[in-house]
Amino acid sequence: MTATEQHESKLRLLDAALDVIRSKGYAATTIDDICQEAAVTKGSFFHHFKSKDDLAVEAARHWSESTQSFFDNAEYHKAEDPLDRLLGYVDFRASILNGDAPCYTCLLGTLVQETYETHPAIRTACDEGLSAHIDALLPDIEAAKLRYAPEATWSAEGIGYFIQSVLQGAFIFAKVKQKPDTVRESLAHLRRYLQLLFSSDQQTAQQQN
Amino acid sequence: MTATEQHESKLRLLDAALDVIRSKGYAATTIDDICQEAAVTKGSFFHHFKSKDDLAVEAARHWSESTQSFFDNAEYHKAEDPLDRLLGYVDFRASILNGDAPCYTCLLGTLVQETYETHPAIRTACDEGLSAHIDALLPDIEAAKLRYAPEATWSAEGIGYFIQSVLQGAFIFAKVKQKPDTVRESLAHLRRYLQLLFSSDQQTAQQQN
DNA sequence: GACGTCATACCGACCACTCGGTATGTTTCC
DNA sequence: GGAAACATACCGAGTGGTCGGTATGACGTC
Repeated sequence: MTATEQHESKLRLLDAALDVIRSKGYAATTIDDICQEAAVTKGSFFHHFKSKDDLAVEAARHWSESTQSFFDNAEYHKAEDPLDRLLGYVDFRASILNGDAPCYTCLLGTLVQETYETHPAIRTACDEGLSAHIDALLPDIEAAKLRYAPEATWSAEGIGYFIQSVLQGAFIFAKVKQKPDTVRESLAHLRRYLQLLFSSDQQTAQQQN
Repeated sequence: MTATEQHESKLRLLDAALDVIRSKGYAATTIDDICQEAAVTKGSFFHHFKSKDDLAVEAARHWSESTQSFFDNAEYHKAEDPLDRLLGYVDFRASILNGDAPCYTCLLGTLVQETYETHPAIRTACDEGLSAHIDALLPDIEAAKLRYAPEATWSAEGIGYFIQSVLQGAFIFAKVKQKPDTVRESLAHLRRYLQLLFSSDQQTAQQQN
């Protein structure tokens, strides 16, 4: 069964979970919270999920699939130049910073903080989701490297992790400050770094590392 | 009463809270957990703290004070050049990535993720701690800017937030991957970016932004 | 009539917090 | 100096509410 043919109640529960967990955290959200948000009864919940932890794992996967198709359909893929596609990704991430933190923030980053030591299955699900998202960036990074910085010593994968780290960390500051301004500013720095990395006139700076 | 003259039991409870919350998250840690870790009774806990939330606020402050003096005493402050001091900070952060994630990870980043919407007092305490840590970096950033990039359009504060975002985000990946390797790699990218920002031969790249 | 999809009442473990106490100082006042 | 009065630190068995999970039955649909 693919994600698209989930039963409607189950889908509503999963979507509700994304919202509630992102705003209250995992441990603090109760099953009743999710049922209320989804307008579904508890009996229905336990018909579709074995346990709260089971929901978390499925919610993480649901999140990954939704965001994957969300980014797949974005415009920035159309650019011919791989560097433009990469910078387009960063710009796109900046452009979707609307509403409150729970709206634009990453479920997996939130979830894993609470569960990495105590809930191995959830940690694994978060790992898979985040890694898949990074993997989707790799072809563009590799292509841009081949074209603009073939001699560079850093790996495409390392760049992918760096990009995601900036995003995840910036989300924390969005929560602290209750506004996305610092996210935008950090993404501007990230964008500048990528431009510098892929501009040919700075190979000298690489030697210092 | 200053922080240094806390009663021993209270100090043990605060230190235990730092450990337990960083490994299990805030909502999932019970007061009994903390008492056991601190080898202190529950009665003693409620003698020193009004509530669990009260502990969280005090733990955040305790964390800020401890880390502040920890960084204050580090060697990198001795460098003459402000840029060296800044890069020294980054290197120092990389050098303390030992043990498991709960050991080197930031309490405030973990705490705020769970509480920013539901516990205003805790969110504020996290904000104050993180802001104070960034403020401590500002003089060096400003001095480095004055010396190496006086024309730059970015602000020192923005750099401070960017540095902390990279760190906080990298910690999330340390938890996902259960090892600090990606943190080190991201810090290497951060270091390279700072070097590029403060090298005189890239003012042209600034105009693209 | 059997299966999938719920709805409702309920259970019991857990957990933040209370409360009546003890033990050990410390101050006050004659 | 010493007794009374008070303060601080601590103890740990409750308690009341919450929450994950269960039991049982109803309703439709094939």
